[in-house]
Amino acid sequence: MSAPEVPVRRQTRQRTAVLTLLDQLDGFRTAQDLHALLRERGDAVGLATVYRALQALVDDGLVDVLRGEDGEAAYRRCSPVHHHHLVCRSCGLTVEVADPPVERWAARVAAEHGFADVQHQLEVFGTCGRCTPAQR
Amino acid sequence: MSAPEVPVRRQTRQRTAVLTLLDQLDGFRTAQDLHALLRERGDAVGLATVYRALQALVDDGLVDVLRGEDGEAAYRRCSPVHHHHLVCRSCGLTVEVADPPVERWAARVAAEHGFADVQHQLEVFGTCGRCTPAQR
DNA sequence: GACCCGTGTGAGAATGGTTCTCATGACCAG
DNA sequence: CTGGTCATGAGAACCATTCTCACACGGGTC
Repeated sequence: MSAPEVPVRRQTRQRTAVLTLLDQLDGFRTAQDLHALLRERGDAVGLATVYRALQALVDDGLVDVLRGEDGEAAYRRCSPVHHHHLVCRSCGLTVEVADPPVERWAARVAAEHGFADVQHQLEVFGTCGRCTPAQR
Repeated sequence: MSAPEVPVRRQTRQRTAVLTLLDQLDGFRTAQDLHALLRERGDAVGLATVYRALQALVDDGLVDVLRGEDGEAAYRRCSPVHHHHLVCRSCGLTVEVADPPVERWAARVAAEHGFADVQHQLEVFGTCGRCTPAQR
């Protein structure tokens, strides 16, 4: 069919600012958070632009997106290879984890039921070592 | 501590209607969908009530909730035992699947990183056998 | 069966995250 | 330097979900 249509990503102060900020942060942050942080820094960027930049980064595979229980999207700078996340419910600390067994399991189970073109999403939530003592 | 506070779930026409409808449906449906379906049936229920009924059902473990990529919540009548879903992207057909290996994997990986009180969410998406030929 | 109280209901308003609109401004190839 | 294209931003629009509050009703009790 036609070319993959690469829409010529321009480099602007705003997009650089968003990516730079994400590089300096550890856990998942919402777009609203990032917008507020940029404003605090004096590196003001419009809210709509933050959303657009994040979408572009997600499309390029530079950033991962996660939906919280309330449906709000959270973003994080991530490695481009396939992986999953181990997220601390308390402090937001995130560890990237790979898992060949799960990949295989998902593919096998899907095949058994006649499913093709399989994708999966897996996230693990818990309380990290630093936050556990504080609990209770 | 205090009693678990079980808030006396009353049986009303509306709640019965929501649960009955879910029993007759296969895949995940949004609250808006369910509301529209009930109205078509002549079994009209207020939108706010649909949301309240669904929340109660989720709390009771009778219904599972899933967040789509757009953040909209989708609900489905499900068995109360722990399981994951194999969902068809095209027709919404859903299969419940259990997976002891993944449970163990998640627990082990979390422990290795010092995480406690672990939960995980895993969903597999694909195209079911009936929908695959239609694609492309 | 009649009564009561606490809970459920529903219409509409409010909320809040995300996307759209459109006039203006910035990037960059030529 | 210039032009055209894409990006920006303020605010409006959108839409799922939740809140408000007056009223209805379920289901014990007598």
